[in-house]
Amino acid sequence: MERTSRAKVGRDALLRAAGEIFLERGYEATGIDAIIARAGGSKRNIYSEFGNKEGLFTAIVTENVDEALAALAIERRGGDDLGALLFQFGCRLLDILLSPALIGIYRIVVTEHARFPALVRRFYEQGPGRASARLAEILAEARNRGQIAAEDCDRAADQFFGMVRGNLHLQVVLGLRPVPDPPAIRALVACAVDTFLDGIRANRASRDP
Amino acid sequence: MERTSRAKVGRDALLRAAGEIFLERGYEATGIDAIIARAGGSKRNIYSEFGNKEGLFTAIVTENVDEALAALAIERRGGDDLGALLFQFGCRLLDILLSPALIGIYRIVVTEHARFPALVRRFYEQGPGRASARLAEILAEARNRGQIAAEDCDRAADQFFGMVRGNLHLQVVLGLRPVPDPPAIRALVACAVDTFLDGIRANRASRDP
DNA sequence: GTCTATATTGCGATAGAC
DNA sequence: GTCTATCGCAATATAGAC
Repeated sequence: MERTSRAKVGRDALLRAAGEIFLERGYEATGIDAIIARAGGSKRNIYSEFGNKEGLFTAIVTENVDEALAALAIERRGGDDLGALLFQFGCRLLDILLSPALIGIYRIVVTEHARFPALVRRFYEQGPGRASARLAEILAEARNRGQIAAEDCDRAADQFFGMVRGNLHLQVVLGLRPVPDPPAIRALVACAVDTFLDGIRANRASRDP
Repeated sequence: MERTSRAKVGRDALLRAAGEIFLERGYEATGIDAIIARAGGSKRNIYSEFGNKEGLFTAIVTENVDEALAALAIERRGGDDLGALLFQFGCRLLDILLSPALIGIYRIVVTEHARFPALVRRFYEQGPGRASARLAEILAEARNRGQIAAEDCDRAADQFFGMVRGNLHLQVVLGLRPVPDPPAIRALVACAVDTFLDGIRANRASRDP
């Protein structure tokens, strides 16, 4: 127990340090020595733990993505208020998407997409793919309750996902602006929920012939 | 005139060839010699035209972005049908966002964001930024006509932009799927327009107390 | 510290425009 | 025929690898 716990701490520290270096320098420019220099430990350890440089890199991406996905779980208290549910989901989603770790992962996955196609696929499917699928489930339940009229919940989930992300995510990825503070995030998500549920058309009463 | 025309042809060929190589290998890994080998011409020419490697790279990004923005101009025939206007705008936008050239530009801008902060800012402001601003103008006009009830047209534009992009753009950027054919694009945009204008809530008549 | 790779520059030669 | 843009090669400089 003592050993595994100590090993786990070492593993996490290594992953964190290696993650930082990969994200700031890119895959190729990162040397194992630089990782050792920041994280401590020995080269021998990296290779017995992760096999090789690619294994280490893969572990960084997959563990960050899995962790992010786990953080997206929402409590379904009551569960009937779709607006509140979407608001909660949207806030979580944006927090995760804009977190330094995921912004870094995003950049490097875009950069290295050709070098690691399998890893990139896993990133997408376990990350945005599953997040969108969860949202689609929430929407499907709402449809079953008669709250929404969406033919295609997957597409609707994609739309909500996109609305929440907007251009903000890109701006942060490009380093053009800092992440907004939580109240601004909440306002943005609340606005997205409104548009998603009711649209922006005026004269609502006259909409139905 | 003949002279400038010949020069322009050469310049365009150079930009195209250099663009391909930069996009497939990245900035640092691309050598001037490799560009010459593909595009023909002489090294000296590149330097007299573009100053240096960075100038060439900058020209590639800015000219592609400017061209893309120009292609986004829409005809305002009639101009009163907001749904049709949004549909047209969304289709153009998606065509551009998913074009090989812009997907490549997107990847490299994300990759090199730290090396060329000024260029990246220009990319964003002249590209997604201006596109979103144009959309906001369209929405503001619609609001002036009483067609929509949006407090913040910039934010609404951002939402529509995001809905259209969805996760599709990311999937293409990551090389996980091919670009859908035009009918699929149109269906997707049409669906986005519907949600954007009217929302997905059921029982529309009972919405207003 | 050397050594290689490559961005950058210099200069005479050339080919097409007027 | 002159003029100018382009070309091809070779020299320089410099940053990073070993």
